[in-house]
Amino acid sequence: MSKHAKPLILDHCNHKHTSNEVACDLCALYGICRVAGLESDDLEQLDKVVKRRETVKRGAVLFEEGEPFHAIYAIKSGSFKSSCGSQDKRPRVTAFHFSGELIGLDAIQAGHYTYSVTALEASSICRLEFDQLEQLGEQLPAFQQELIATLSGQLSQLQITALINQQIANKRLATFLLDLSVRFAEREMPASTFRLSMSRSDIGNYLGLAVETISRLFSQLQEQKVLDVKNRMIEILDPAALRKIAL
Amino acid sequence: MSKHAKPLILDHCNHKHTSNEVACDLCALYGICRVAGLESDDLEQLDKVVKRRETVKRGAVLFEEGEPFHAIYAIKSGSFKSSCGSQDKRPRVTAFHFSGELIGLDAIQAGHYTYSVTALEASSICRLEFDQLEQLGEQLPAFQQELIATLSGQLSQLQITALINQQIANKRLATFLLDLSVRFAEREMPASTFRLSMSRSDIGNYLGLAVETISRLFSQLQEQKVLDVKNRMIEILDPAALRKIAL
DNA sequence: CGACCGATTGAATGACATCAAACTAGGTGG
DNA sequence: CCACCTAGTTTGATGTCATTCAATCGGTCG
Repeated sequence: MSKHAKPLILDHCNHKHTSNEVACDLCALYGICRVAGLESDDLEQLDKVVKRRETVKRGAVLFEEGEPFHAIYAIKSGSFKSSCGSQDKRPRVTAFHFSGELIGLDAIQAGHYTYSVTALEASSICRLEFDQLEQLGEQLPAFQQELIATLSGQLSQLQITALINQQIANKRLATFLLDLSVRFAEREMPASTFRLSMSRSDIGNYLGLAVETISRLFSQLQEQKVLDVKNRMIEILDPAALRKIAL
Repeated sequence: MSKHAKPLILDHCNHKHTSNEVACDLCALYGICRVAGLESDDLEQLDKVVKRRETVKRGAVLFEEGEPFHAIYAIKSGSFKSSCGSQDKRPRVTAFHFSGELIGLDAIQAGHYTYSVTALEASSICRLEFDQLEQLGEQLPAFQQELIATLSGQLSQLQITALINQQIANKRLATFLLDLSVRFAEREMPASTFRLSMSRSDIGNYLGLAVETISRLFSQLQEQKVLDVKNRMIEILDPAALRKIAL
């Protein structure tokens, strides 16, 4: 439980570590990997539990809405979008996921995924299969503890982000950009200069705004010298102003 | 794990059961109570774990935003609202809670509550203290299993409801009413005739709409013979039409 | 009965969507 | 290598819908 536990797995992970990948200790699966790895004597064991570092191409689908729950995923590098409601109405983007984040925990209870997950760029993932999940849960209380903590964290995070949808358009976009900035910073990536891996259309869909509105807002923020926007490259010139807009 | 487990706790709970209370087997704490109770030989033991049937008055606060996490609550009867952001901006209603539902799970990870919970009417609750939660977790894997399932369920539920905020106003209200209807039905309460325990202002705040808009929409739905609205009493006259509006 | 809070209704303003069109970047094939 | 093509993006004009401001109504409680 200590935060200063022997970084057993961390080292193991890092021997394959490439520059654009998030380190294991910044990964939401870290607690889980650590617990699983500490229990088993040799590190080879871990590879049987967590399938590590599969690569996926841009546009690849991790799982589809409705598909039975089979695994949870941790993002090692790259980014993904969740979307749902493809049938009668146009699909809606419900979330963006970046390196270090866990996907699929909400399917544990339902038994099936309630949204589809698509890679926004070439990415790599770790995968924890459902049967392994169950086994670990029965054997290790500490593992379940980790799972509970992660779920609880996701729940409170989602509650916060759910609120921005009721705000005025420029607040929504500002909040969105600040959220991205914070998440990049947590991953020890540049927080004020970054590339958007998603289209304006995806952003609009996610924020519940028209593509045109997103475009206009970017132009407006550019005009106000709050942002520097070049295609999908964003530089936050005036973070204070952006925070003021987001309130 | 079987759904047909001996209803040990159910009976125990019911001996104090009053007409407006949700039965134990419809309570989100049920799994937890069942697990905790089955483990201990006598039922007296359960009362040491879960403090049952405290009553609270309308306007009473279970906990305040920012307060350290000390317990999770199950609603036995009545209803509550969650609200947050009281400082610089006007408070926002983030959720409504009805009998059988669990409150506070998202504070496990954060260690403190991120919103305040207020009783909308005279209500009664069961309370599971944090230290008991920890103890149970360490002792009983099945308990953690229950917690994980509940958390996962809450997560996917929240994802769905977060989407309605992007819809057009009458869709939002229709979806809200249908959601209430479903939740009442799950509690074996009348699903098409019910009393709103929250004000129009709370509804508007929750849906991100002005009070006046809510009022107008109610009048409009009344006009269209979809609803019968008398103050806070609602009767759904045409469920199909309401579903069509909600899409 | 009067005061107050919640709810309703109307009119004017404003924000965002929609429609329509031009533009750009990135990729493809000649 | 360039012309072309397409998907993504930007910009303008117009309409719709929800907010805001303002006034009134109704119910509840002292």
